[in-house]
Amino acid sequence: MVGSREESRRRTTAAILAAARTAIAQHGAAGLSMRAIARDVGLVSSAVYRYFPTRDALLTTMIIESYGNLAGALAAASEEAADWRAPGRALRDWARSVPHEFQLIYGTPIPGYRAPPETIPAAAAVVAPFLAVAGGATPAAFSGSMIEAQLQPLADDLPGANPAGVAAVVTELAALVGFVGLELAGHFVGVAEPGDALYEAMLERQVGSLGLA
Amino acid sequence: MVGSREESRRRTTAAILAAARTAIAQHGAAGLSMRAIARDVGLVSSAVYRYFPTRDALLTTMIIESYGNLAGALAAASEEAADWRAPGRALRDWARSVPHEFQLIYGTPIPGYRAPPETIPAAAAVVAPFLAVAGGATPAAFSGSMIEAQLQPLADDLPGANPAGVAAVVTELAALVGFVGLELAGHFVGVAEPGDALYEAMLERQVGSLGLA
DNA sequence: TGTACATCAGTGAACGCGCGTTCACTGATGTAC
DNA sequence: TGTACATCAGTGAACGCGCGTTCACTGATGTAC
Repeated sequence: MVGSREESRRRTTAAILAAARTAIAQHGAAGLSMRAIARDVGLVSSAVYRYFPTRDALLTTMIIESYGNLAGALAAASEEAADWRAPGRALRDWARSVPHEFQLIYGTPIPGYRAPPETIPAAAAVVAPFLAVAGGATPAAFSGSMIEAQLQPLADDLPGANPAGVAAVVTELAALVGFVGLELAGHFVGVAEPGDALYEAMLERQVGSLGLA
Repeated sequence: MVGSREESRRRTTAAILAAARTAIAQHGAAGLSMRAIARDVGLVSSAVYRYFPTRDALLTTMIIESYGNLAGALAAASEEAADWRAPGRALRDWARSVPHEFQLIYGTPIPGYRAPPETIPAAAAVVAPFLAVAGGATPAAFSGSMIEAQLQPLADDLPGANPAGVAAVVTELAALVGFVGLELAGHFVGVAEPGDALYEAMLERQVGSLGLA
């Protein structure tokens, strides 16, 4: 049967990735174990190496996939409403639905792991929906010459964007990531839980700061 | 010699904590190993248990110490200038000087570790300097009834504070933590590195949003 | 001051467990003639 | 269509290493009389 080998490879690869996601949810990315994955999938530990040559290669695939999943969720939300709030809400929703994937890409770096260059475009795809809606903003606080010098080359590559807008988008996205990260880690327990209202207020503040109101 | 036993206990405890800090800098908090610490300090592995009954107890002590170190740095900065920017800058400076301590308290939660209640006041001490300077703000975006209901009890305990101000401070602090966390993780490489100008612009934006200009 | 006793820091062996990666191999699937 | 050969998924054993925690113990330090 032509293609059965190919098909089975696809299935096993998917099973390994699924097992790996379950594993990091329980033991963190640093505790990801090739042997535990093999056990889960029903393979002998060495067989996993037919699919991923090292543990780090498996991590890289997972990271790129997670960036892609998030970017997809954001793009879908942006399509429904050309608004800063739409991808903003989608970011938090996605993070809460797969918290370990969020931590994998935005959490503490994994000791001993160096992200290869392939992860860069995947990471950039997350920023794109936010830049599309606010890259052209000109908020006063970000209009310094230092920032212009740093971000002009990046803004030149984005139609309709300018350095101050890119700078503002980057910091506001960092703000959202910070909020969600602290919320997932339980820092808001006893302070503002659930964080829904606070997050909405933050989005409102951002819309104002970016001059999108 | 009276007190020599006490003194040696203090020294060994400090040596263990110092070795533990070095260890998490290299292998992350999840990889903290009692045996590695023992080796570093020059003890047999079981001896460490005379000082910390479990690995989790050691982690708790480290976490509380790190909150304390950060809170101290922020309070010192706030004393020199009663300004939002002073503790803001001190937060980033501290994080960059001891990145693993920052990740220990604000990074991805350590799998299998549950922070005990003793860590709560230590964590709160970090927020205090920011609340002191901006807890009385009344930014429009945070003046919803939902937020008021959630944060009124907390604001009541803080002289001069109001719910909208507390809400704004919490989200703006989350924004700073988010920025610094992403910067430490290398997410700004090739985008805005060094992040000095961007961080200053963000502080400027915050001062404006909080109505402290 | 001197002696008997209690405290406790540190030892070393052991328990039962985990890991990433390599290697020579078997046997099924796929391909070329 | 049938046969010879190549590919490659999966095996099982091995390498050399790590871990947290418990326990009975030795011997030095500190205390009470």
